[in-house]
Amino acid sequence: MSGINLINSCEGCTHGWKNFEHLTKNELQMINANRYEATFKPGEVMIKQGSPTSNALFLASGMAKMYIEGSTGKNFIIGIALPGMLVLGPGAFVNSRHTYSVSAISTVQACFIGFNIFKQLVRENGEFAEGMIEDISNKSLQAQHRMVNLSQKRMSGRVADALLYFSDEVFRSDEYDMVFSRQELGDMTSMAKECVVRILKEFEDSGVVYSDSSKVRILNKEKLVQISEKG
Amino acid sequence: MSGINLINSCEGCTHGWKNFEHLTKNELQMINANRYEATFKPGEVMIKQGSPTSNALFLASGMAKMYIEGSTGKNFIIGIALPGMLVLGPGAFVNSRHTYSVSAISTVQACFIGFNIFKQLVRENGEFAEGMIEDISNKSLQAQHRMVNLSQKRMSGRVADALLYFSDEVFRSDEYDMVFSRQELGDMTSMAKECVVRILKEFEDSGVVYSDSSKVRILNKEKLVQISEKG
DNA sequence: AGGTGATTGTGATATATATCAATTTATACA
DNA sequence: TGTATAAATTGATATATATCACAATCACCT
Repeated sequence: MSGINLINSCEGCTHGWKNFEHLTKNELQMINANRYEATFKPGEVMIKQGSPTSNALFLASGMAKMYIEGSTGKNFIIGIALPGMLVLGPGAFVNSRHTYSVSAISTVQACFIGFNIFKQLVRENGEFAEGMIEDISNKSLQAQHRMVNLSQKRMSGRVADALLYFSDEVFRSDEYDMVFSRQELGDMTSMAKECVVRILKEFEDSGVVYSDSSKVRILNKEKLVQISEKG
Repeated sequence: MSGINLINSCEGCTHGWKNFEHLTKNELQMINANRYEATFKPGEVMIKQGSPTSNALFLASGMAKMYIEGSTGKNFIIGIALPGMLVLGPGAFVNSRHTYSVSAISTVQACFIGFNIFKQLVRENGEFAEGMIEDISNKSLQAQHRMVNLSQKRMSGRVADALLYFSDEVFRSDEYDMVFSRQELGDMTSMAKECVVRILKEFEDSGVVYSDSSKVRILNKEKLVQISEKG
């Protein structure tokens, strides 16, 4: 973490959050004035669950893992944070605490922006408020889907969901680097790492997905979607 | 469902949503003008998953069940809607669709309020917008907790969670009517109805909770919380 | 290049949970 | 009040998933 700002200004930032488009030049400058940058190495914790939500987080580059540390000591991986995303848990507006931890997967260049600014802008700028609501609603919707999927699908369906998540939401490609270990895939799909290995082997045997510990290639997406849907 | 309004006005309504306190007299009158009432009998569907979110729902009296109809045909019960709650899924601000169904448990007197008003008020009234965000965040937070609990706890922990939910959030008492069937308790905890029966019997044998099909009495709350926490 | 530790992979086994079939109990209703 | 229907319960069994123990492979370090 160095204190030097590498990014000149939020104005014209190509990794910006969509909702910043609703801000005036002045408001954007206010954001910019309350922004500080940091660089993280792979594995470093960027946000710790339970800590005060003094800042919202944006990635300028790289990828990060969002995860809940459960009461039993087991982690639950929510997903991957990418540039363009507002990284801010629902706790911010409820109890001012981060509801999950975030740690860098690759080298991450990040911007932290004081959370008070967000509160202020919500009150002052109606379009921004609406965008904020859309963002939170979207995340809530995802959580709801996830909840149902995890509790009603069997292992193969859940692994299929995870692989499709990377393909559709993260890498936008049928072939991608597997940034998670088998253990982490298990933390994402709520299963033991050994079971992840076995299901991936099944997928490979049936020609649906090729995968090794560092790469995934979806060979038959239609069938993978089928597996996801039928549970 | 009769077309006659039994409630005179939102002003001074004692079942009102907390966030309505942030509205001016005029705004409240606007809400009131876009409100219509309906009465539902037990079992009747009040909101159907997938239908357009043309209205938000409030209960003036009674209780309703919120549930997601999963792709496999199984239901997933989210919880119970009560007077004072805004009943509106996260889909409203995302794809304008209800993300879950709602059906009456007891006789329900309900108010429907046009959703467009909410959108308008979010833009025009900053405090209302903030209250809206708090509400959605709260629900998102609950969904997140639920997700982790369902995927990391074993059956007894999940049943304990459900019993504590009724006790702490719904009835605010250690003794309450069980409004759900064993099947519905299963839909809430993601387990088979037979297993619900067995776990409840275990609780009874160990003196933690007495229950029959219509009543629940928590005898040892401390121990029940322990069961919930240890999974 | 070799050693060290972590990750992955595999088979055997244990456990948790679901399903099935049958019986009893409660509930509705004509 | 009896009868039809649904719900709760129970035991036996099947299935899904987790755990354990171990071998193989990979990654990293000096």
